[in-house]
Formats: sequence, C-alpha cells, structure tokens
Amino acid sequence: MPELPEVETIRRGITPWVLEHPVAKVVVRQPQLRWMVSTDLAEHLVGRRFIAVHRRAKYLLLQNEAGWLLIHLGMSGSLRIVPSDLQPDRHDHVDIVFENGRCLRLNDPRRFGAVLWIGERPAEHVLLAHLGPEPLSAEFTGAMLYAGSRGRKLAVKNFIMDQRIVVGIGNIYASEALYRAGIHPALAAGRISRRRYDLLAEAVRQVLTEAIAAGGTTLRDFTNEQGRPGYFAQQLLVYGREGHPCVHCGRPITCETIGQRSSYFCGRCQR
DNA sequence: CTTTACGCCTGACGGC
DNA sequence: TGCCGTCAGGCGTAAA
Repeated sequence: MPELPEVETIRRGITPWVLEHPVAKVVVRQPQLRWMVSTDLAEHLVGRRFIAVHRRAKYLLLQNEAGWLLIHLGMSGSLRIVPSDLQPDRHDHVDIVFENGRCLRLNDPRRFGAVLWIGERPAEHVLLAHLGPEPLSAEFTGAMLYAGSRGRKLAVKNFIMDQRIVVGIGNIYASEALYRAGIHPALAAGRISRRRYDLLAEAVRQVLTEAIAAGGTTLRDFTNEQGRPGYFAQQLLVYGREGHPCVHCGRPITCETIGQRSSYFCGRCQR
C-alpha cells in the first residue's frame, strides 16, 4: 500500500507520540509477517525511549539508545496511535506500549510488512545497504537517472520503481510522475534522453512533495496514525482513471499492464 | 550481469 | 445467495 508520501505522513504523525515516553511492553500477536518479527524486541525496547523517528525509502526507523527498529508496511500495513487498553482488531499484529498508556499498533491484513530489530548500524543492514538516493534529496537528479539507465531495456516505469535506482516510488506515483513528464511508461529506460530524465526527476519531486502536503493517497485503506485518510487521491491525474478524459487533451486514459502492474497513462500526451 | 514471473497473504468486488 | 476468478499501494527470490 504505502509509498513514500504515505510512509512520510505516518512518520510525521507518530513522531510526537513515540518520543519521550519509555516503552512499557511489546505485544506480538502474530509474529509471521514478511519475516518473523524479531523475538528480542522487548529486550531492546522496554524501559527505553525512542530518540528519533526516521524514514529511509519506505522503511520507518525508530532509534533508541540501543539501536534501531525497522518497520515496513508492505502493501496493507498501517500504524495507529491508540489507548493501550483498546481491544485489538483482527490483523492488529504488534503493539509497542508506552508507559503513558499510549500504544503504537501495527495492523497488516496481508502480512507483507516487517518489524525487525536491526541493531546499531542501520546503513549496513541488508535491507538498507543497496538502496538508491532519496527522491527529495539533492542526490536525486536527471543526470543520475540518465547515467544509470544507459543500456537498460526495461520499461522506464519499472526502472523508476527499482529501489536501487531511486527509493520511495511505487505503482501510483510512478504513473503520476511519468504523466507529468510526458513520458510513455513502457519506453525502454535506456532510450530516454538526458533532457527527458531532467523533466522526470522534477516531476517525481513535485508529485511526491504535493502528495506529502495532502497527507498521502487513500484509495481503499491507507490511513494515518489517527485513522484518517490522505487527500491526494483527488489530485491524481491518471492513476485509477481509466476511460476518464486526460485533463490536458481529453483523450481517455489508458490502463495497460507493464511489468505485471497496472499502468495508467495518456497515449497522446505521453510518448 | 539484466530481466521476467511468481509467490507471499487477506479482502473486496464483479460476473455468473 | 454463494462461489470463483481477479485485483490490490511491495518486494524478495528463482529462473531464464
């Protein structure tokens, strides 16, 4: 489910709630997520306070004096701040309970998410070591996309969804950014010009920034830490709009499967 | 090395 | 009403 704007929305939302108060206990109701939830969570968390909540790619990283806790939301994960005595729902798999009676609760119906204690050197962890640059950092440029794509034949949409190239872009924002840049999603990545990659990098930055400002995209079930939706769905120009007129030229938006994922685009405005 | 297909899971929805 | 197929915002792995 969540891409960078949704994870960033959750990061900002939970930060004031999870700092300051020590962890009282950890409750794991369902340890079998993407990987088994670390069995030593309580040992590292209980009695300690988190000192920062970071985001790297689509991972949340909660830091305390002992090290780092990694949380990934997969396709269907969400985090809520709830009173610790609130009856858990189906799929409420992990609680981190604070001494003030608040609780960070992970719900994840499909269980593609992860909760892992990764110790003291997060950058060296296998899940984080090979990630590309953050799209909202100065490192992310059209020049970098251009250089990294030479000789590559995969579709540009799949190229920008590869987290080793640039992080945080999933199926929604890939379609949206390519539309804004006027680039057909199925074009071979290696055949796109430097100039067009400059446009694409700028489009990625813009769409992600606007989506964060709107609190993310809620299509079916994304909610923030208070259980509230994000409003960027109203600003999506192509994703989920098959058959609706392109806002630029009026031609119906096309949906085609590219790399096993639904891809939305305007066949006239994107070449 | 690159690229593609698949599987992990549950739930919602449409067609019959 | 129920059953079945398809699809869903991610991503690691196997195979070609």
